[in-house]
Amino acid sequence: MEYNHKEVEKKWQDYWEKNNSYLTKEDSKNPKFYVLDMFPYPSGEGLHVGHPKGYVATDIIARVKRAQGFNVLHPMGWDAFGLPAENYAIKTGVHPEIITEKNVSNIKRQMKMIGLSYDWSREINTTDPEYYKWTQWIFLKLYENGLAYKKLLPINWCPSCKTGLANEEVVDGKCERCGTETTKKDIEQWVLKITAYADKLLEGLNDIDWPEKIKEMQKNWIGRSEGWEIKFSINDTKEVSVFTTRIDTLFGCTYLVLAPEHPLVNELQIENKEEVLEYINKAKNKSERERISEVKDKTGVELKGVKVINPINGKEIKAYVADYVLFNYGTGAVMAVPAHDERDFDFANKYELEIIEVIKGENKKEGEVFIEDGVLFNSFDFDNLTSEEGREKIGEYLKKQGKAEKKVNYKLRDWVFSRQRYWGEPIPIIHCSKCGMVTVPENELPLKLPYVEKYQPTGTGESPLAAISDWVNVKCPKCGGDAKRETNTMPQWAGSCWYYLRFLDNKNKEEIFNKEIEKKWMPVDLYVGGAEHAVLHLLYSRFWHKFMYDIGVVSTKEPFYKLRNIGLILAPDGQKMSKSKGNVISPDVIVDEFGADTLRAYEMFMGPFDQAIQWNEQGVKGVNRFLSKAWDIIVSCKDNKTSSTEVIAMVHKLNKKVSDDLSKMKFNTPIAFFMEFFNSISEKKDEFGKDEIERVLKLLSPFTPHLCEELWSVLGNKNSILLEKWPEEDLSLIKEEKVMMIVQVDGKVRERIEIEIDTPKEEVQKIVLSNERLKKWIEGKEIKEVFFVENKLINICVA
RNA sequence: GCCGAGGUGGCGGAACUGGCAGACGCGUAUGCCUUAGGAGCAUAUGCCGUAAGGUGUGAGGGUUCAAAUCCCUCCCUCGGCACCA
Repeated sequence: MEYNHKEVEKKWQDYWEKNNSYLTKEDSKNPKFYVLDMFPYPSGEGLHVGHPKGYVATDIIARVKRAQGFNVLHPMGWDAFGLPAENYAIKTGVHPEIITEKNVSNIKRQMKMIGLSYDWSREINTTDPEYYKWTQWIFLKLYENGLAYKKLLPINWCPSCKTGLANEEVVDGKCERCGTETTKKDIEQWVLKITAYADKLLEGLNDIDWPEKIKEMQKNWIGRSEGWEIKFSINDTKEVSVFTTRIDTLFGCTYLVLAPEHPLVNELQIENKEEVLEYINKAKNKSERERISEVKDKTGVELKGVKVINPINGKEIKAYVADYVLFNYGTGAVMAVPAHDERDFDFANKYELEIIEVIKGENKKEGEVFIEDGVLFNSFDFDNLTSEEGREKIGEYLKKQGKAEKKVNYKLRDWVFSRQRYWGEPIPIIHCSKCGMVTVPENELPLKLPYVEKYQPTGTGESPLAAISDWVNVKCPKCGGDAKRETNTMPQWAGSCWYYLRFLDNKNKEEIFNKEIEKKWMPVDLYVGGAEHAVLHLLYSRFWHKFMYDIGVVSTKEPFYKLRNIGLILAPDGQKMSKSKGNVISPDVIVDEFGADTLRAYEMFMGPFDQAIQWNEQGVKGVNRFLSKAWDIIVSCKDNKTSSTEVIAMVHKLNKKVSDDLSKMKFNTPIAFFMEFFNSISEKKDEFGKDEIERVLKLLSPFTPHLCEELWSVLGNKNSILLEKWPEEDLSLIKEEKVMMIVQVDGKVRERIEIEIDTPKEEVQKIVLSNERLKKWIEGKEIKEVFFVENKLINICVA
């Protein structure tokens, strides 16, 4: 009986489909388990072998949990708005909607081909008006709660995609999507006030089981720092505020620096105004990359004739404009303490500015800047205080005079939320000349994306929607007068901010989802996806979720309780798989040649789940060999009635190891255990009986469901193996009577002996000392000490 | 520079709470089978050594009867952040 993967896999996939085997029951009384994959963008290339790795892992978990009696929710959907479909549409003239549909059906075919156990009745698509209706609804809630506002501000602009971008979408000064260098552009933008949730987003990290790496990335991105805001007087008439975390170094402040964009520069009387304006202009025209690459070389211009007073000692100091000070952090102005800050030190050296040391410490090295905390000196009444005390005392001292205030600053910026592109959710806002901004009434949602012939981005800062006059021109819902629709669309991240919630109740027409259902299923128990979304999707969706929690829409503070990252599958050449490099391996090819079960088992066996590993065709063959070996063995044993006690012990041991490792999200070692098991059982085929065969099949079935279903029926079972309970090992059957004991002399392994289990130390020692082979090492020497670990090891020290 | 993860055979990787390092797979070698093999099966396989034995988990030191595992110093690789005051 040869295993024919094509026939068998088709047979069972049809069976599962016909029997609705993976439907989640809403009325189940069993405890819930929500296991979710990051839903894909339905690209035209379909899946490559890297994509299923995460899907297979969650599929295994879902199958085990079902067998363990959980009511499992395991859905899948499509994150289908975004640039690729739109760009393709521009090139070919085929509407993005049609392309999306085509791509979805291809990827769905691939997912079914791999045997993934999704509940397809819950499928969602972010471009479906019945879905984005609620994305727009959430936007309106954000707007009503003052968390969405429109503002003119210099934003990151991608000249190739012709749209504004969020900070999170600019990587190394380049557009995250297309790699083009971004520029700055002043456009009126919709912005979401994610900064209002900075502290909540930080605190929430303590309550969730996420990889440390992702938590750290989010913490750094939010970048909370505590310090003081201090007012310096300028020219006796004006004031400028600076933010500092090191108010303890205030006596060492020898100049003040304004960012080029600082508005005060225009207001001040400056003797060398022309020179200053020229510098500012040059700084503004620098691209993000130029600015980054010039970090070492700090430039600036003195504001001549401007007098600044250090509030702590009344000392007059100079003022500069320099682009090493960022306008969008803190107050856009900085007090410079060259003795205790590297940047200020570099700048002061270049422009020969005064350097006054005010902090001393043990680690201070000659000729280097001392940036650590230490003890204050040159600081009058505050001398001999520690930095920490100094901060408190100096801060409070200035606070009493109204010159300083405690302040918390964040690196996190508000989320630039509008895109000047076609293929996204329309923002449901109407601009009325009388009433100002008016929301589209909820009962008019969804505000459908109009069908257009031309999707080309305009590059003018307006979206293509602006050209559709019969869509743009509307009556104001408030006053009935002439008004215009907002023509910007939402970014591609909008739909993915809340999709995990719509799976719970995806056909609900009345509300975003039923509250009771939400309470029952949330939070997501296990969320699996790539780490590249650390400060994009994973931050944005936490923000929306926390907002929805605050307005009573959801019942949990966090959306995803446990997160695990997938390690990439690299091409055999060690590079990332990509169409342009021509190194993509399609699952279609692997499944055709070896079958879905081989693909699944190999992807799990490759190595640790969260680690990047190269694809190796030989490895696929190895796993395939193992599966046919397992098939042959079980087929040849199918009529065996009972097992030997030894085989029973082996099977229960296997059971324990597989269960233990799966609970730790380890998938490579269980496969290895199965291989080991079948290697040993091949010599004991006669002792491998029905009950044990069935137990092994139940354990293996989450990994290779088709093969196991088939063998299950070969054994004469009429029902699907999916209905079987996950087996629990019986530890009493594993207990062995004899064990191998390691015998060491002076810590070196010299012999191994078989003894009765639980033999006491004295007896083992007696056996060991009479052992012929060990005499060589012990004879004539004095035994100093004997260490004994029960059932494991005895170490005789003679040295 | 800062943060995070990691460094084990020719390769991917195992190793519980400190207790046989190298499970499992790939590759390689030899043999069998075959008209043939980039198929299948069997055996071997960390390194040095004919062997006894020695040696070995990035480097060096330490703790311990015993260290891949714990501690200290350093090096390297990958990922992220990066003028954030």
